Amino acid sequence: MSNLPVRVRFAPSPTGPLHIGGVRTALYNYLFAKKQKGTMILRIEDTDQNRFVPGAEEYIKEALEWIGITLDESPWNGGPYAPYRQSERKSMYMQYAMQLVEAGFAYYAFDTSEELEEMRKRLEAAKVPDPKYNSITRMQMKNALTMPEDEVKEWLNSEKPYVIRLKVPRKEEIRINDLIRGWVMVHSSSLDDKVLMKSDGMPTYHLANVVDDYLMKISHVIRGEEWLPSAPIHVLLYKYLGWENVMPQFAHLPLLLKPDGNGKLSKRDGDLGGYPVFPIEWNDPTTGAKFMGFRESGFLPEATMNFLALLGWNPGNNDELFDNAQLIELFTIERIGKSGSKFDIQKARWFNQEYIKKKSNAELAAYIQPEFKEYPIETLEVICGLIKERVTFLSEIKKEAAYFFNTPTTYDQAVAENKWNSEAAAFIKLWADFVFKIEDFKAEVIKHEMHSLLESNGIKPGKVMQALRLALTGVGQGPDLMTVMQIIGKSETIKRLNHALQTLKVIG
RNA sequence: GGUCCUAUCGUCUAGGGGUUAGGACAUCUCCCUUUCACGGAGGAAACAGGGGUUCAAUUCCCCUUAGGACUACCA
Repeated sequence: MSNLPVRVRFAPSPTGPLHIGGVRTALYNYLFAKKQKGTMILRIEDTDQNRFVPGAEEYIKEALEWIGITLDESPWNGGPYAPYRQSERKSMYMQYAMQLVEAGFAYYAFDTSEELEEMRKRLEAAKVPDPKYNSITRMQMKNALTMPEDEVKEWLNSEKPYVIRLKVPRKEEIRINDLIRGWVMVHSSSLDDKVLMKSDGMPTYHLANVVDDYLMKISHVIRGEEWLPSAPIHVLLYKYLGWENVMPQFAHLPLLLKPDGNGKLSKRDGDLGGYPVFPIEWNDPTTGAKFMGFRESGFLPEATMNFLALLGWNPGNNDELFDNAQLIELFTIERIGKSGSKFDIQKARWFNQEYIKKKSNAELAAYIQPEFKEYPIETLEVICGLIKERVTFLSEIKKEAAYFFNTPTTYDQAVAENKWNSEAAAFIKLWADFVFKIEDFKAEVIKHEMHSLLESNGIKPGKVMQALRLALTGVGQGPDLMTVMQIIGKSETIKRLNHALQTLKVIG
């Protein structure tokens, strides 16, 4: 069993945008597959026709591509076990359900939803602690176990709807060996007779999942912790279908939790906190609602991957910065934590900052080039080198770069009020005339000249530098001013100084 | 309510029968500096509670508490 080739799958359901927690599940599957030289499969679990959301499947594809999770087999690349959409595999499930019925492990049930509801109410009224369709209550319901054989046959031959339910044993200890949690024991009496085949002819998750994992020769099922309670059902199915010896190993991942307060991370949290909880932007086709994505918020895919990988897993030392190849090299299921992780966007921001700093000036220049086409790439590179240490997001680079090319049209109100006084204005006027005379317009020269001018006028640098910055860039902070002047050039410097002198009112 | 899972600084976590309980993010102080950052130095900050087991428990066991998941003809 353990010598089987490693084949893992990520099996999302296209009912909306892929949550960032889902991306992490995909990532762990991917890292494990790559580490074990195995196969990473993506299967679309679209057995619920009512929950189909247009664009959701495309979204999954795009999100995984963006973050850098590559798929060996998928609906889009195909593979030896195609098709990879459960809706396209519809015809494959009934035979296995029939196999279970014939072996006495499943049975037909004919109850209407009203009758089911009635049963629930009755059990609740009787104060049954755990009302469900199970080994006891099934005998009071309308199914093949309680109805005469010919009546059952008649029903099946008619057009009337029916389902197939799993016949959960009454008293049996079911054990699951989870790779993360160890042995988990559940008694069959706490399980209910899950529907396997729905009345629309589609299988439920439980059947489809087990059948497909078997057919696709999945060796390890790595999925969210929300599946742990139904894992005993799946174990039962493997056993009843006679596949116990090829049952995959399970690893149930801890959940991603809200950053503040309690509960698991949800769609809402992003809106409330002003940060993304989705990999890429999602525009809901039905409600028109828009959800921001990591990508659109300026996160780099490699930073997002690194952040996600460390949320619930670590290599066992104090290192935190890993690229894709290193993550693959280091990844093991044993080092995945057992407890849920609160989602901390601050940490994500830090990762992003680190990755931006790691980028070469050339890469960054290429990124902003479309917006500054008319400028030489060398200049853009210098500018990127100057500002990359001070930003968290790519978008900020564009913003910061802008003032190198555009004379400010507005000036930061607060800075103007605090720093633009008569002394500063007087010096800037003086400096504007002085700049004319500087032959070699280089940062070091400019600095030297400015300091001698300041000194000869008995002015402390701190008194005027902020005002000068405001005049040149329109804002109160930024990289070294002397370098800024060098880059924008002598005539532009003078132009900006004069523009500021004309525009800004002297206060005090 | 029932079943199951979980529990180390505010957060992500390392560790593990005997440690000054380590790191990172965030936070605070100082240094650098023309500003904001970056960088450097330092500070504050944790083993949920109660029982066992043991010479010794934060670590192992049990209980409590807290949090989480599940409890559909959804996945």
